[in-house]
Amino acid sequence: MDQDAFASLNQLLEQDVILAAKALLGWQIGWGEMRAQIVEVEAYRTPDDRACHAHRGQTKRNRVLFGPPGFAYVYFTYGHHWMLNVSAHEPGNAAAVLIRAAKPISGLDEMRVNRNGIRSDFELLSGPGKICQAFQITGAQDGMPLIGEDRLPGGESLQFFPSGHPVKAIYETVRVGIAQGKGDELPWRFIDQKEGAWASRPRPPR
DNA sequence: GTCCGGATTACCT
DNA sequence: GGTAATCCGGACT
Repeated sequence: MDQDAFASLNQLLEQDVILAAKALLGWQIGWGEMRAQIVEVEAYRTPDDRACHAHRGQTKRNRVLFGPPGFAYVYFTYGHHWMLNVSAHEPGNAAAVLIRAAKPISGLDEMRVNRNGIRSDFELLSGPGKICQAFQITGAQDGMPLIGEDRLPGGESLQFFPSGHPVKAIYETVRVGIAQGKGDELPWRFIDQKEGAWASRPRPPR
């Protein structure tokens, strides 16, 4: 059953990053005791999206995006924060799905410690930088398999799990933090409507 | 070698 | 709601 879910997600990651991003909503991200349900993602792709890190071709930083789909692309930004992406492709073109927000399921105590003891559950994972801090994701995870069969056994590394609960309604809007003229008009931010309260800002109307 | 801006967050008002 | 903090990758000289 899980194998089917992995196979169909991998197929989407190889074919259509928009559909893959939507399909990732509801999946869980796990490491050790920590589990969370993905509620918000964004799609990035070449060649028509100037905000995609692969837009100008392969570099040392973005090389994972030019490899097989389903691997972690982790990069550092704003002098503080790590961002977690899943590598993807349109046929022949590099693409990525940014994991922007998640709803904590288990291991909240560990997340809280990693997040410097922050009190509110909402603040644990309601942003891409927060997710990486909570799960202790850094450049060390760049290039690690997340979904494929070659990922490490359960708990030993960051990995994704199918939810078994399909997302019913998806809220679509423009992506966050994109400069004007660089793809800011593309409606490639996707939020699980039902779990919109766990999304990063700006949040969808309830 | 230098410069610029960024797929953000936390904290202050 | 506004903005300082902070450092790296990529572009360009």
